[in-house]
Amino acid sequence: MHDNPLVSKLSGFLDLTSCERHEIETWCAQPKQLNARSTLIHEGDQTGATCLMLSGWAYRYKDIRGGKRQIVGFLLPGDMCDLHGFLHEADHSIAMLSNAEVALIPSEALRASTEKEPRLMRGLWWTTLVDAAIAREWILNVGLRDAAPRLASLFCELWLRAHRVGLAEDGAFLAPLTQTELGEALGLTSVHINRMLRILREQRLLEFRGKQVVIQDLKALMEFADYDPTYLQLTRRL
Amino acid sequence: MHDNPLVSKLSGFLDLTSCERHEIETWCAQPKQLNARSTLIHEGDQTGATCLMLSGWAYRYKDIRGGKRQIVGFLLPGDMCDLHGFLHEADHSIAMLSNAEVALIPSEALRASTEKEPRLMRGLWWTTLVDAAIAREWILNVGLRDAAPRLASLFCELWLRAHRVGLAEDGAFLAPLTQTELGEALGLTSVHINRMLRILREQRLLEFRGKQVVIQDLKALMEFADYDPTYLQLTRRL
DNA sequence: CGCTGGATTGAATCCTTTCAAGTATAGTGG
DNA sequence: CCACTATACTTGAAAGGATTCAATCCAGCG
Repeated sequence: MHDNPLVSKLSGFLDLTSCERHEIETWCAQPKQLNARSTLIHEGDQTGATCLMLSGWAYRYKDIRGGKRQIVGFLLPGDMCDLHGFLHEADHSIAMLSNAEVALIPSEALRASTEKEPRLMRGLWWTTLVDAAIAREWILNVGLRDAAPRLASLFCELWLRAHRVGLAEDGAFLAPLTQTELGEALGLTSVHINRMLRILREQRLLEFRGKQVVIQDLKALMEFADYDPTYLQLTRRL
Repeated sequence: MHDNPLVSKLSGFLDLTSCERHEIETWCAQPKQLNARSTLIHEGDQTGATCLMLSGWAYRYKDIRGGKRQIVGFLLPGDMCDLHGFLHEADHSIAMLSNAEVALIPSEALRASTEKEPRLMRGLWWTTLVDAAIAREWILNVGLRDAAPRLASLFCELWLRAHRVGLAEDGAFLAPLTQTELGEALGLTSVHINRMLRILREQRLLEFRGKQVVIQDLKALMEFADYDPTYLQLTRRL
């Protein structure tokens, strides 16, 4: 496991040359420090940079008329905040869930690096494909699972993703989320999240208290949620 | 507008050189003919090829325990069926909604072309970003819109996407979908879709009869749905 | 020590589903 | 040309899961 989280994530897809690693490390030389709850990108922004999470958690969200909003994804270390600079206008906002370090990669630097190192471009493209696959799994989750398995499913994903970047030991990890945010991510109210958490607790599947997630029985939780992690592409190709 | 739908789609992002266009046209030389309802990719498949829709409509779906399934996206001409061959195992299935022509691009050919033409790789990467953005919008749609605006929202998207590839005139286009499939895409039952279609019809927003969609008042429909098309990245970047 | 944001619980309401039945439409074969 | 069948669409009534509204509890913090 390399100390740069993007490098370790990409190694699930290909082996980076030292040259390619060097490009990534150059991007990360001067990370920006962000506080919990600060917003990095606002819907509608035209940013000239792509960002990469180095530490901390963040989330993507979209606002809607009437003050409601939907969280459409979580960002963990190694995830790209997004490839705006590529897109002409941000279609969603990004905010921090915890204090975080973020590398800001100017569009031009990204373009230069990736045209110089096509394998690196393929690798980043691959991460975008995985991001899309995660989003599709969320559609399924919100679209047709009942509240309790829906919530269980999200925790399965978060555990696996946190585990991949070395942030989860056994069944325990820190998820800097409130019940309201869980609701906003799952299309449920915080009241209902609270009730579903009680059910998972009573079934001895999972505890979530004070940001600390303890999965007591991962196998049973995945069974309960009817969860299939294929979409995360965690196993090494080849 | 070029006759190859991927070429015209990519021209929303960059101007292709004749060389780049040639690569795409080579991929499309011998399209496969598929019948409505046939399945192109099954969840779990390990395909060595990426596919590209040349004509017809298709959809991506995921099965779940209990015989239910969720449609997680529609594919129109110019859309890539997916970049499996890149991913080691398909996390969802793809089936045709109508008779269709699909170009199958062997992974090695795709790799060779894109490493030879980095701008083309950037272009395809961009389409993946748009696909991810569409999936995120679906999360919002299913997660927090009520049934009627949710349905309206989907029709707005389909109209814009069909229009982009020259398949929609004025407010009318052909959407080869059943009410059951609309329900599977939106996380609703076909019974409820039926009732919501009646509401849209009564409000003089949209008619959907026999696969034919007639949007009577697009502006009002978008307003009704609280729809914002930014995520489709339809306007030319620079 | 009072304040604030988050968590918890109860009760009534509501949107969507489920179950059920009936209608329409298209394709098939006699 | 018309039964016959299959699939899709339509509508009603009852049931159910999640929301809404409201109140209380709790921990961290200035």
